[in-house]
Amino acid sequence: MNAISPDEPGAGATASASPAGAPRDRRITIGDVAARAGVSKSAVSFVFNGRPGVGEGARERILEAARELEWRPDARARALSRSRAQALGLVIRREPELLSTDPFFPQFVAGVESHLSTVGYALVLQVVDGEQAEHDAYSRFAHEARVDGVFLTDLRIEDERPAELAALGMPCVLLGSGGGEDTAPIGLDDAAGIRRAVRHLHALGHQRIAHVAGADRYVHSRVRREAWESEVRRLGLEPGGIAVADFTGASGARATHELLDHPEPPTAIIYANDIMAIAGISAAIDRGVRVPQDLSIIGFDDIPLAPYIIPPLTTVRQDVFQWGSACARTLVAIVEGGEPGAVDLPPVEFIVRGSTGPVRGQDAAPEVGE
Amino acid sequence: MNAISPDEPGAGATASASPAGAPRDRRITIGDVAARAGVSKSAVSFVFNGRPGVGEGARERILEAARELEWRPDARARALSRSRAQALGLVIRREPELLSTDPFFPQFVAGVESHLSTVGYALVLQVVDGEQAEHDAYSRFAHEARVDGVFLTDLRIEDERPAELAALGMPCVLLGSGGGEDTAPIGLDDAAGIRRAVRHLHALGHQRIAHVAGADRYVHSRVRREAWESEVRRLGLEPGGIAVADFTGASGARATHELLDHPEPPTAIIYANDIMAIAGISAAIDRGVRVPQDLSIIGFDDIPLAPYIIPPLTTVRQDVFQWGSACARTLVAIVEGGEPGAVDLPPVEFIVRGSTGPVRGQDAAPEVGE
DNA sequence: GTGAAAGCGCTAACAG
DNA sequence: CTGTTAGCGCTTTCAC
Repeated sequence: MNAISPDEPGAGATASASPAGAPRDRRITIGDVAARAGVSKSAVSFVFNGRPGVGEGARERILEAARELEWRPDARARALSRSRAQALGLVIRREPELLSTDPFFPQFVAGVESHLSTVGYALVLQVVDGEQAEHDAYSRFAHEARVDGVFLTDLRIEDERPAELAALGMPCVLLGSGGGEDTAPIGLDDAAGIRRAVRHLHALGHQRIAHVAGADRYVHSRVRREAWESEVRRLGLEPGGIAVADFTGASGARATHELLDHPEPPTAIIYANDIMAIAGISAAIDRGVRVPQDLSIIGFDDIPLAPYIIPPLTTVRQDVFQWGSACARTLVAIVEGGEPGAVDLPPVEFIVRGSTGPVRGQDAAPEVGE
Repeated sequence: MNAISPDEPGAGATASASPAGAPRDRRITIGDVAARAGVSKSAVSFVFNGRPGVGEGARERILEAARELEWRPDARARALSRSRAQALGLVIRREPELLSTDPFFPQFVAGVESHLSTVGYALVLQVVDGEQAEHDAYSRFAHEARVDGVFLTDLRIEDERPAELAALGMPCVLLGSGGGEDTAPIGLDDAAGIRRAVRHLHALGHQRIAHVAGADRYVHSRVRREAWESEVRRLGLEPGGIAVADFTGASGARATHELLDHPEPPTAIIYANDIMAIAGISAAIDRGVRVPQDLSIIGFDDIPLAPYIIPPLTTVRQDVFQWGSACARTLVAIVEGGEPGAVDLPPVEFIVRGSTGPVRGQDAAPEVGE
């Protein structure tokens, strides 16, 4: 708890009153540790880099000296001499409104951290708001050598970033499905989640299943959309309408009205995220359409609020934390020149709550379950 | 699935195709720029650090050479020689559930970035999940000299972190009200928001106004709670009940039931955040209490989903982005040894939506005890 | 004005 | 196995 316990040797407020031979108010260096342990600097370096060549006795003394002096290798000096920043970068580009509701980003970061903290890497963040700014961010990361590798999120159709990063010599992992030729993405299976959703609705007797897609330029939007369409067709139905939105609540509401304005409106809608789905519920109720009696609604993400919506939201859950952790593991392996190793992500889950129900006035199969 | 690695030594995606005369595959350094511009390294350094002593002609040539070579000072080398990491740290400790719904964190980070990107600082993030981990994170930041200063969030009652950071010689800014003696906190006026909420309810005729507070150990929980209590009393009412929760939806629902189980239940509840308020609406409806007819509900944060809840949530909005930006500005000023300068944050806003309404039977029951 | 040289604290060859 | 030595790329005196 208390880092500055007075009985600890060398625990003067600042690193000034070092009990051992650390002369001044100067920063404690590897030299001080070496001196205190009676060895050379390289011996200390070797121990702290986990390489052989130091006797057990010396090793012990070094570790103890370091502990007493509260010394840790200076990340800056280490970075310089190893030409490695020991840091990874994440550039986030999001519209302001989405930033604060999107459950992805915080969870992903937490997952990334869960691995990075075990290997001593730091995560450098950059939040940008436009294409140019995003580009500059990567460029700076590379030219200033601030990070050793980056995570690439929200992959776009015909995304130029992988090629740009390759040109910069910056290793990266791609998040999500799709991607380039030489860079295999690490992603959860969005499509499987959507297919589950479609089948669930089909089992409830729905014939007109619509989809509110996310912004068109994203690969994950397209993946979800295609999964919806192909699964609907596979079940012998026609797509029940599509509307393109942009992941915000406002756009979800608008898309819902659009779909419901149709002469033959859908009896169920699958949204590309929970925010839009929740706004969709609100929009439906506003126009007198009851959920789930008249309209079934399915979201995507399972935000913590989903169970508390009225009606509670049926949705698809992804384990974003694990995803982040897997990406971090892979990226660290890459920048250290090792073998990435296979990543094994947990499957998406489908969470049935109250926003879906049997289709009303079913002219459909009466054998539908659930 | 995995990702690409430029692991071929020297080849692969390493940046090489230098447009101009950069000799080898080697990293471009200040020396290359100096040579190309026909000046000394120090001249280049001076230009890039905005100090006088370089002629206009030389200056031009240097800038152009750097542009052609796509050179930017190496952050690691610069950090080492200036003993400054040119980076700030943010340690986030949050329960997993809260992480993905809390609108604070992403917005704050975006605000911080909006300033840091203009001054060339990086933001280093650390997400931790316990007291010890949090402590270690700060300790590592300091001992490894990875960052020049840190943001301290979620200030706790009797928080030891300010003292610990001072002992580590790590500058910091405190977020939120309260705080220590030598470190002035930068915060939005939570209390004002709560007072507005209380007055709004009072104007609607509510007499029994309850509060669902956040975890007790946080300063901001206490600030909100005290604001609620004092404002209620100032208006001549008795506090209409309090329940302590922990900012999660589940706890908000539980607290709501607790309050409503009372023999004389409140007619309005003010929650310490939106998540709990939304869960509270759900809990109320579940037990047949209508919102806002039987119970008015007010949240705090104005998450983007708030307008899409049924009924739309009345809440308090803070400009967290500006807050982050102001904190960044202050912290940068501090680590650069300058004068922080006064921060001027926009006032909190009170957003009235559908979850609050006149107390029931107000006009029908004029004989309510005085 | 400009250029040479000495670090910043660490790592990693290389001798001893 | 241990100690010495030269960098990593930049900043910053200090002579010229």
